[in-house]
Amino acid sequence: MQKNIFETVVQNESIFLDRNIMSQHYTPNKLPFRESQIEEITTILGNTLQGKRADNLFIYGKVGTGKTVTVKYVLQQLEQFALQNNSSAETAYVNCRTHNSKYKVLLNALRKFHPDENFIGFSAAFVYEKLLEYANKSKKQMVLALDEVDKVKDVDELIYALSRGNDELEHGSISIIGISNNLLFKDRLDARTKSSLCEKEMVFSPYNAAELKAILEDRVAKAFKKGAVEESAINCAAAFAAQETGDARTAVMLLLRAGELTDKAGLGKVTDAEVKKAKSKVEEEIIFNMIKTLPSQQQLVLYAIASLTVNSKGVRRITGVQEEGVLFSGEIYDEYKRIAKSLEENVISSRWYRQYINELEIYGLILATQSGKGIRGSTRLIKLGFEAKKIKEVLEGEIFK
DNA sequence: CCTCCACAGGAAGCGCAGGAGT
DNA sequence: ACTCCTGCGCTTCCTGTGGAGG
Repeated sequence: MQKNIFETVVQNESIFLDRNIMSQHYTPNKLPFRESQIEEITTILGNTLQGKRADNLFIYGKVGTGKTVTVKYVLQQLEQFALQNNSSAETAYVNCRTHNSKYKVLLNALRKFHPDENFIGFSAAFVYEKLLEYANKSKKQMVLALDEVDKVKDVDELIYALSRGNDELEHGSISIIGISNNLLFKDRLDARTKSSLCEKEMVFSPYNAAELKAILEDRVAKAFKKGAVEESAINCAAAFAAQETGDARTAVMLLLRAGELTDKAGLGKVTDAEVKKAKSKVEEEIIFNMIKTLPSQQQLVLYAIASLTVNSKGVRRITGVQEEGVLFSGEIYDEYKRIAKSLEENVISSRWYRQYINELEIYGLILATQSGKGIRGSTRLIKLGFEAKKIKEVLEGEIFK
């Protein structure tokens, strides 16, 4: 009898109890190492429960430091408390990456307060008035959390409008929590909006390895079956993430991938080895995505480097030492021109080609050094940052499609 | 020593798309 | 719907650096 193709998937015992807990979108109900921040925000927002306006708050911190979850957690607690105690605090959370203008932000916030009405198509002024009216009539203390505020095109006007709104209100108030992972963003603001938004400020610092470990242990206990993840594997994932960014998201992601690899191989237990494999897999994904999103001309330049390297034309003796895969800037440009012509693509100038080389170096796809003493005057020695064969394969898929 | 080659990278300018202003 | 402006990708031109060779 023919086997159904899904049979193997179901049959294979998984080491996961609940994979969702390792997903990016999961919000844990416990936030270790953020107690002090939670307390601080709680104190600031506490005003709203006494019918007063809370100070505006600006939160800064790198990716994966728990800004969003912490704020969401406090907001949720605030609403719950207000509901139980008949207080007039109400909150709205807006992600400004998708709602990236003053109008869209206001519209989205309004939707939270009037869930069954549709305001699409109304003017910005109307939406703004409606928002104020809601606060005024129901005497609400509103808290608006604006995640990734830096993405809003007209932030100055948005913040200005919201804080000016407070002067017009007889009852109720509006307070803003701005969240950003861009520290330079603050300096881009108009002086007035800056002092308005940053009445209170907070910084979320990256987690260190020990903290990451504790966070991971917490998640693993719920997401995996008992004993399915070795302690050293957790240490390993925590160490990798701490070393790079201190980002909890990548640490969790690393363990998720390691778990998937373990399941696939039917090993039943996640060890260091799987975490290491997962790490190189994740890195590979990042590199491939980077290559795929490169402009096509830049892909051709990279392809020229890869194919020259594969054809082992790059073995050079440099200051006596033989080094593999090192190419001269000039020969790469020649090869690039040849390839571009054969594909009937237009050929970029040598100046812009150099610009591309510099960018590729910044991305870490190639390593480039100034020749210094001994070779061809001043030129650059260029070497691929990763395995030439693989890069060449990926590019062939991209270029010749 | 001078000149030429091979290359790096700054400055200016050009054509274009897309957003802002009216 | 219209123009106007701005930023971006790119070319052209140029100056500078350092080895190779007469």
